[in-house]
This record gives sequence, C-alpha cells and structure tokens, in this order.
Amino acid sequence: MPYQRLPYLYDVLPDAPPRDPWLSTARWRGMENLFRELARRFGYREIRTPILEPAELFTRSIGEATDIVSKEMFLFTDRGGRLNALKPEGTAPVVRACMENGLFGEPALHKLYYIGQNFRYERGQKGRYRQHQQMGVEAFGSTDPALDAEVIALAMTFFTELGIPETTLHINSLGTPAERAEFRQALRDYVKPHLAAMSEEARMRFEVNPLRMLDTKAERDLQMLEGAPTLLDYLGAESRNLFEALQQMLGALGIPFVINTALVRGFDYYTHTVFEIKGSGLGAQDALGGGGRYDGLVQECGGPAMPGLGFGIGTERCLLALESLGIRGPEADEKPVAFVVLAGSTPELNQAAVQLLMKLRRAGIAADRDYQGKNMRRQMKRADDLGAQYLLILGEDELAAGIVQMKNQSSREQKTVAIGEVIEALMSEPRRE
RNA sequence: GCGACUGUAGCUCAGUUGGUUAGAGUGCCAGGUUGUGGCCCUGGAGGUCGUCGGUUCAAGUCCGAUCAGUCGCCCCA
Repeated sequence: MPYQRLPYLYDVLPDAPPRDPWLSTARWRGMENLFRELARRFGYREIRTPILEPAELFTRSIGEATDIVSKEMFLFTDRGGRLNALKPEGTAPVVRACMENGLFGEPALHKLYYIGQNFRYERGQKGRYRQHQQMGVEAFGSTDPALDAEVIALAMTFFTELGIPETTLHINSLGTPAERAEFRQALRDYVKPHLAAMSEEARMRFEVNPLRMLDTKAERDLQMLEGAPTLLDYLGAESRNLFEALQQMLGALGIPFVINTALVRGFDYYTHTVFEIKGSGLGAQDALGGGGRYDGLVQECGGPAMPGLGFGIGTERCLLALESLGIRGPEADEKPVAFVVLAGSTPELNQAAVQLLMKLRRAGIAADRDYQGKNMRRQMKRADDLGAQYLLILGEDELAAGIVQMKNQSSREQKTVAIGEVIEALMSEPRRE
C-alpha cells in the first residue's frame, strides 16, 4: 500500500467496515442533522470558523501550562513566517470570529452553534483520535444562570433524542479566578505535609496545576485528599448563589445531576459553572461532552467584558456509545426511491433511460440505474442491494407504447404507468418516511 | 511520552509439536438466465502470510528489529 492515513485518524465510508459500524457517513449525517435541528429549536445559529488559527490565540485563551497547549497542538510555520495551529478546540476561534466581525459591538445576546473538527497530537485509543469532531454551542452576553441551564438542557436533550439512555451529568462551580486562587493556596497548604506519601503524578500536579490533584484515580491520593477543602467552600456569596440557582433550574427542568467537586477540566478559561456528561461503553474515555462558563475569556482575548458559556459534544464518542449499546441511532437516508431497470440494450432504450432518470431527478426523486450492461436479474439485484423502493422497468415494448412497468419492491405489485405520468405515480405512492 | 496485546484474500477468520502447491465463509466477476430478481448451481479472479533480517534441510508457524493497528497510562471530546 503506497499511502496510509496518518496515525490515529480514521476514514468515514458509505459502507462502514463490519468491525466499526460507526464509521458510516449515514450515521454521521444522521447525528449531525439531529444536532442542527436541536440547535435551531433552542434558538442557536450556525457559525463556521477556519480550521487554522494563529497559535497564540490558543496559548492565550486555553493557558500555556495546559497539556493541550504545551504538548498537543499541531503547529507549523507558514511561508509568511507565521506560527499557525490546527484548532485544538472550538471556543477560542468562535470568540475570535465574533470580535473580528463586530458581533460584540452590539449589546445583543449571541447564541451560536458549530460542528467542527479539532486536532490534538495525542496517543490514540478508543474514543480518542488526533482529529475529532465536536458539535457545540456558545452563548454570549448574559450571566443569568437560566442560560447555563438552557445550554445544559440542550446537551442533555441531544443525548435523550439520540437514544442514549444512561448518561450522568456532573456539575461543579469554579467560582471567580480570585476565589479559585484562594482555594488553590488552601489546597496546597493542606496537601503539602502529605506530599511525600503521594504519587509522583500528584507531586507533579502540585506544582503545575494543583486543582487537577483532585481528579485522580490513585487510591492513596484519594485517601490523602479525603479531608481536603473543596472549591465550593471558597466560593463567595455571589458565586454560591449562581451555582444554587443553576441547581434549582435543573431541578425545575427535571434534569438529574451530581455535584462533582473534582470536576476541574483542562482549560484555564472556565469560571463558575463547569459540567461534563459521562456515558458508558467508551472504554477509558467516558466523557461524551462537556463545557462551562467563561466570563473572562473575551476580555482575555482582547475584547470587551462579555460573559459567555458553551459546550462541546464529541461526535465519535456519541457514535461509539450508541454502538456499544447496540443502538443504530439516527441515520441519514441514502437509498434511492426509484431504480430504472433496462430490459434490453439498444441505444434507444439507453437514451430513454437517461431521459427518464433526469426527469425523476429534476422532480426531486432519488433515482439510479445500472451502467455496466448487466442482465435484468443482476440489475434487479443491484436495485435490491441499494434498497430502492420502486423498480421502473423499461423495454422495447414499453418504449414503443410510451409506458414503464412500475414495481413496488416491498409489495411486489406491478402496474403499468405512462412515461409522462411516472412522477405523479411515484409521488402518490407511499414513500419511505 | 510510557506500557500491554495484535498483524494471513476487499471483509470476518482458520492454518496442528516448524514439513510439499496457504484454506473457508462472505463480498466481487462471469455463466446457468438480457422480460421479473432478492434464492440456488457452476466456474473465475483475488495473497511478496505487515516489512527487513536471523535460526533451520525446511518458517505463515521460532527469534530479533522495524512499521502499523488496538487497548491502557496520561489527557480529554
């Protein structure tokens, strides 16, 4: 094989390999369609940003010390000497685009959604790839916890309508940067005497990102952290009120959640609300999606004071979750409605078929035929494999009489229809939903 | 970046303690059968056994290296 795809990437195909049914374009499109429809229902409008951004956009917004920035970005210098990055996440580019196009000049609320590719140079495994797709939303211009609840509700509704039965919503509040800094110090003070007995990993995090110490699986670390202060103890009255208001909203919406004080997330820009939705059947990767509030991000990027929040849902992980549950999920229809079968091989018949097909297609009916001169039996087999609903059989006799035989593939009923009335006949027949 | 496991037709896989020309199912192509199929029957194409090297009279099988994949650590979607 002369070429192969780069490591930890994948191809999505019209017919997915049996081992990986999730690599099917019909399934991808079905999921994307559901997301678009849902975003519209919630009042979000689409935004598309380039895959390439100046690298600095991410180092500034996500944070220099985070793993994503320090070791996972796809970087290259272009011919103009600029340092570019393939975007590792979707939020910063949206913020950049909004600033650059003047959306923040008006005081309006902006509710945006996107479906886009992110790139991270990581070692792959189940549910983790170097290019992955996120379906996400961003909402700017309000600190009302009702908006937090709406964003979370949108994500949860997506999982429900997809048909994923068991997801768990984890929420936490990171408070303001000042509150977080105070907590960080308190946590350090608490941990310091025990540090020698803790894992190497915890000792590393102690220096670089102490909050991440909480998010450990190591038994001895968990024991040490048992009596540690939690971030919630360090929230001021205002932050506390926001978090409680959110919980009430979620309760009023009937959305169950658990408060997870270890939920910290990997971006520095989060404030107040953070959340993650966990599923099952994903191997070591259990997060289907996550997000949070970032009230300081726009300013950090050089824009006005503009609160915001959003989430990203991993398309691959949702597809994988459905697969492990044995659920097909929504699938875009790629099957033809009609398949023209030629009984005979004269040039006249061939031309009549070409014209008939074009007429169907102009009328908006998905239609196809064989071009390999197969006999009638194999043409029909082909129609069958493609899942066509109707056969339009055209032979010398029909051509002479100006008719076709129209055969319903499921009922096997066949009737004669004038060529001029094929469209009407198909339109009046029951069609696939 | 670290670790474990796995590489044999397009796909899913067999292949015995190392032994002659590497198999099956499925898919593909053709014929039976270009005027009514979704079956069935017959035939065919398709493999440098991931790659390179080593051990041996003999390697798909054993050893080493390498490449790739998968899963896990880490991180997150």
